Amino acid sequence: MNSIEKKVVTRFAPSPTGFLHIGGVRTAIFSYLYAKKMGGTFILRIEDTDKEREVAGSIEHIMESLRWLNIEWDYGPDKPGTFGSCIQSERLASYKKYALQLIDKGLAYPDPYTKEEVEKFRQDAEAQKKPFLFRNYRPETFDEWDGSKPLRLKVPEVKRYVWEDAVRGQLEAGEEMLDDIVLIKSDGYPTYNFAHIIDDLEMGVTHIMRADEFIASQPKFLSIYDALEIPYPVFVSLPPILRDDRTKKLGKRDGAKDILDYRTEGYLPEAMFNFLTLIGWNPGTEKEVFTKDELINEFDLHRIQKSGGAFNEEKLKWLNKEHLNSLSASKYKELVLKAIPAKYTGLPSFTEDRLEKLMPVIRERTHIMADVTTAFEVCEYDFVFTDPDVSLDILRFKKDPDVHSAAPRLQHLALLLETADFSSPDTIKSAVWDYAEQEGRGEVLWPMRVALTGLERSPDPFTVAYIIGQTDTLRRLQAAYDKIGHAK
RNA sequence: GGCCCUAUCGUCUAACGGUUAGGACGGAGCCUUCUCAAGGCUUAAAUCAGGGUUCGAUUCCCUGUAGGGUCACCA
Repeated sequence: MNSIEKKVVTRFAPSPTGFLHIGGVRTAIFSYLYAKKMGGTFILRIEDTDKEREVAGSIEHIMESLRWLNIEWDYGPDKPGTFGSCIQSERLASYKKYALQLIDKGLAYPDPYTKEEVEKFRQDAEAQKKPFLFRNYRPETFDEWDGSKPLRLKVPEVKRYVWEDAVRGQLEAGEEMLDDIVLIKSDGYPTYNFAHIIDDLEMGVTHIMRADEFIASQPKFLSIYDALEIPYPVFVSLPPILRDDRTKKLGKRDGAKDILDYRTEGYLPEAMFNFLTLIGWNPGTEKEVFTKDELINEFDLHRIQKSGGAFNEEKLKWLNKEHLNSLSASKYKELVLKAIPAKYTGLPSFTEDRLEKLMPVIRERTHIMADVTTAFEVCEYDFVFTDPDVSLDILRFKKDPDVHSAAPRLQHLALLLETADFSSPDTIKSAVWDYAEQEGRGEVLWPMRVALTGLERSPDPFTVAYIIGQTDTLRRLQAAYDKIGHAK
């Protein structure tokens, strides 16, 4: 075919055997990005031909994961196309149709042996230190296929295959990889090897992006294309995502998490999308923070890496903060509100005004949204809504350990702040600054901040005073002053 | 083991065969500072090894080494 503009069609084809992890999602992202970049179509196909391994609820879980990441599919389990369903178990008729074609051509035949017999062949071959090839046991004449036996391909030609991979360039593999592989299992379901080729054909898939672990099987796939006499799509082998220590591919067994766990932990889908795109691909520029639309625009098959990359959570955290920072004020506030523990929301001090003033403080101290919850839980922000119980020990400024010397300073601060302008942290600062300079900044500001927050470590006193307002500020200064007065 | 693939700072990565091998995360240091953050600046840190080809290899070729993948009625 020599159509000038063949519309790009890509697909992401997970099997419903559980959740989606980092690696799977990255494959989905690349497929999606390329389709969108080329103005093409992206298909979500469910490869549920192994009924043993299937896990109930997986399909919904996979769709939810992709939706979270804002990866939308043009066709999917919930949106069939003119080609029919996107769920393989609902496409059995198609596989049968092409299987019959191959039988007619004499290129497929039922396996006459029992499982045990085949297993014995395999062991014999192994004992002789030779690779097991079913085609060495191929029967002379083929029986009729009644569906009770596995249907095998008769390899059309045993030869060395050479093919193009958009990432690896020219690849080749020898005849030892070619065999009479099973096309349709004895349970009536097709194998991956066969089903994906039929589906890609019927769905018009132009580019197959998948993990590079499939490279080894490529000659088998190509022999099926040849037997069917159909053209090859473009093969795009994606490098693996490795474990942190780079020792092996990240997999479920090595603690690869459900992608939705990252949602629970408070990561932004935009950050995750951005981050995953940058493992195994880069734009060739020094820009690293991207929106989805920018990535669609920049994405390019030729800059996909050959070698595997490790998943580095530290960098994800950083990227998440970058994305957090670019959020609009209203969107940010919405997220923070979800993260604040419920025990605060009923408090009379939980006012719109306080919340609004608190936002920039949280924004500058937060990398992932879970940090907000954590901060409240360890009382880092408790002072915002609750008067602190100030401990005299903390109130004591290191360089002037006599807590009694803080009392007159608190008193003077209260005096200054009584008439101060509370319209911004800066105006509060200017009200007390001269005094602080004169007495010693630490000597004045430390007790002030501690009186307001009860914390050794917190945002600066001016910001705190601004958030809680004049009334509470004065009351807290007074409370601390009183406490010192009672101290021995 | 056979076959296949890969190899630049700790990590993600850049570099038409000619660069002081660049950027980012993380690290260290400094600045800012009442504290903790945030921010700014500075800095350490890499071409797996050995042979070729070439005036010149991170880049091309070979060998070795290391790592990974795959050899199912799993995908």
